Amino acid sequence: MAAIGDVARLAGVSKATASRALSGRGYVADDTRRRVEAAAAEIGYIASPDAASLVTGRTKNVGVIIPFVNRWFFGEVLEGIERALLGAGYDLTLYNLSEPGPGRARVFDFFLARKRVDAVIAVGVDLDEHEVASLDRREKPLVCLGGSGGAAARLSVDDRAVGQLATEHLLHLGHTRIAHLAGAGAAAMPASVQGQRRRGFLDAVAAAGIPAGEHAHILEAEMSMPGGHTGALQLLGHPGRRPTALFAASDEMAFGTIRAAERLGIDVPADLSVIGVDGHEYAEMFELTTVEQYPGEQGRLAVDVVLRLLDEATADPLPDSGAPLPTRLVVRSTTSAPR
Amino acid sequence: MAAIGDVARLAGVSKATASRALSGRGYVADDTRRRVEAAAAEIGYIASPDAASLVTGRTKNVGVIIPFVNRWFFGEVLEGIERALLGAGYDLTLYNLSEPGPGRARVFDFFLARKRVDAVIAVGVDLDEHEVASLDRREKPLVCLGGSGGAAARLSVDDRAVGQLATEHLLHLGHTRIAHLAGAGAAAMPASVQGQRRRGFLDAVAAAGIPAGEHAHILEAEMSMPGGHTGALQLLGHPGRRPTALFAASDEMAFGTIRAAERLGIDVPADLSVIGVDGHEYAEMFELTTVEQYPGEQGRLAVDVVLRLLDEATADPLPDSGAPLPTRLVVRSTTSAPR
DNA sequence: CTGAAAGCGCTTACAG
DNA sequence: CTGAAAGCGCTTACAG
Repeated sequence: MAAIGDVARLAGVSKATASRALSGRGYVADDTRRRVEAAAAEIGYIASPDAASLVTGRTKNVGVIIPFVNRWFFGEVLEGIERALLGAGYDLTLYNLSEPGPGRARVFDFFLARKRVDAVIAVGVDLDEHEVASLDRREKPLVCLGGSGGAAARLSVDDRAVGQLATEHLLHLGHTRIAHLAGAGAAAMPASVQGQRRRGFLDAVAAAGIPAGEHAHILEAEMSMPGGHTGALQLLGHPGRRPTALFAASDEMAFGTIRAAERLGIDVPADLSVIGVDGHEYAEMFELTTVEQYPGEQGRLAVDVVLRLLDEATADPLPDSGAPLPTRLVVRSTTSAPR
Repeated sequence: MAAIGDVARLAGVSKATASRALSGRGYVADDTRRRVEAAAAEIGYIASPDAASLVTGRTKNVGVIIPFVNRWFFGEVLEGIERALLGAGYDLTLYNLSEPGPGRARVFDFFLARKRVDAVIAVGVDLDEHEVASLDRREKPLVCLGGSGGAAARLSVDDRAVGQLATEHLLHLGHTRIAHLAGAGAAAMPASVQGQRRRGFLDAVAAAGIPAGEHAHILEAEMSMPGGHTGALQLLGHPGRRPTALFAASDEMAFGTIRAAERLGIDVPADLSVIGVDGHEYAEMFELTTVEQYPGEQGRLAVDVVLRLLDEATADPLPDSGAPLPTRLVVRSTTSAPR
């Protein structure tokens, strides 16, 4: 493995000069710089950020905590983060955090305690007190994308507004019997994504004067296609007051709903309007009306914020902080006026 | 940030002894060890693997190169790798490699040249000569899961056999007009996953005496649900000799096919049998017949191999190398005898 | 503009 | 069983 000493020797300079030439920090004569660069290229030398971190305190590595990799939204965010981080010369260390438990605690108490990352991006995780305290102690910048807990820099869609908008779309179409397929834990965790979307639904139907419960039924299910399928079968298969419109908390749930409707012989949108949330890459194929968000872009933004936080030169930590991330209602063919 | 000197001082020992006590290497009196451990716990000290790597040469970090994060198979593999790596105390640095291009070259020539990882796991990537050479020069263990190129340790499903088995299932049901929805590039890259599955299809129909081309049509499409949807519309919408059975190169393509059939009023399985490959988590919901593989487990296995390669103590590098990874035909409701 | 020296946080022979 | 010393690969004041 080539070390900086090898480059220095080859270029006929000291290690200090070689370091300065390669890093671009400090004065180096143009001619010297070129000689050093040529030498480095010749032996394929790239400085080890691990060794450098010992003296600079910077690892050029960011930790990403994410509960799923295999849900569309999270996968997109992760890809967006990865691209942006690599573009800036940073590595990305992945922590796929699942349910609370020993594995999760170990990420905070062991892995994140190893002084390996310059900062942490937490995607859609609901941090508890102990976790926040543990992160605070590290004195590393923390940026949260969605999720809840912690007082850190937070980027977030206004999920309450999203739920309200989706529901209002159905109301304005003339529907009066509207169901909501909520994410599991929506009622129990009002601050969570699914909790906020549910809140938006309730606000919208209440504003329209529709009595909750009877004409605005809510069922919770896993936020996946099979979760939506199972939940929708439940909601739509029941004889009697069937809703004419359904707001699914995610596009994947909406896809499952559409399949459930087909199976039950319910025509979409003639007999049932369906709207989702996300702007999933399959939404077009399903001709799904949805409230889009842009997870890839969100990931990129989170990296922007982290990088800005890491760059002490910048005084203002967060310019447009507080403003919710963009979303957009995209109307396709799964919603229409009731028959 | 607590350093080992702090622990040593608190425990009243030298840094050398503190290091030995914490790492478990070398002799330390039981009593001393306990004092050091207590001191470390008190101030929340965890050794920095980056600093240690300078002297040990081990970073406790493995790089993972993967072309997608948001395709079910790859997401599962990644989760499996992550869990196994964290279980062994290793970090996972993610490189989401897309098409050949400057970004991809940079991963090999810059990121992987930073001496940051102990080993590399490449998932489903077709390595070219330059990339293999670049990896060889690093002298880091490389294990490949699927994909092609390179002479490294390779774990792989027998994709030709998988394609053959899926096709034979349809043949044995009595089908004689069978189409194959292949992954893009199947014909052009015979060594690729999609190429091998296509080969298996061709072998099976040839063995059954079915003339390729006419009664055994192949169409290539993206290996995703919309890709399968578009491809299947093409294949099934054409008037005239419509196949009675279709082998999709992946479950996601099969899902798209099922939707396309529904849209065209073709009943599955009465008018069209559909089989996929993967064992996707949605396969049950679609009642899809498929050849299952176990990506999460494959990821775990890849980590096993990497860890064994990293552990010089072990003489034999690869015990059961060569044996293909397990797969299994799971028959559900999307395949039946032709009408 | 350049080099010698010190030091980042660790671990590992080497003595004792 | 334990400690003093050297050194891993870098960068950064500090002189010059």
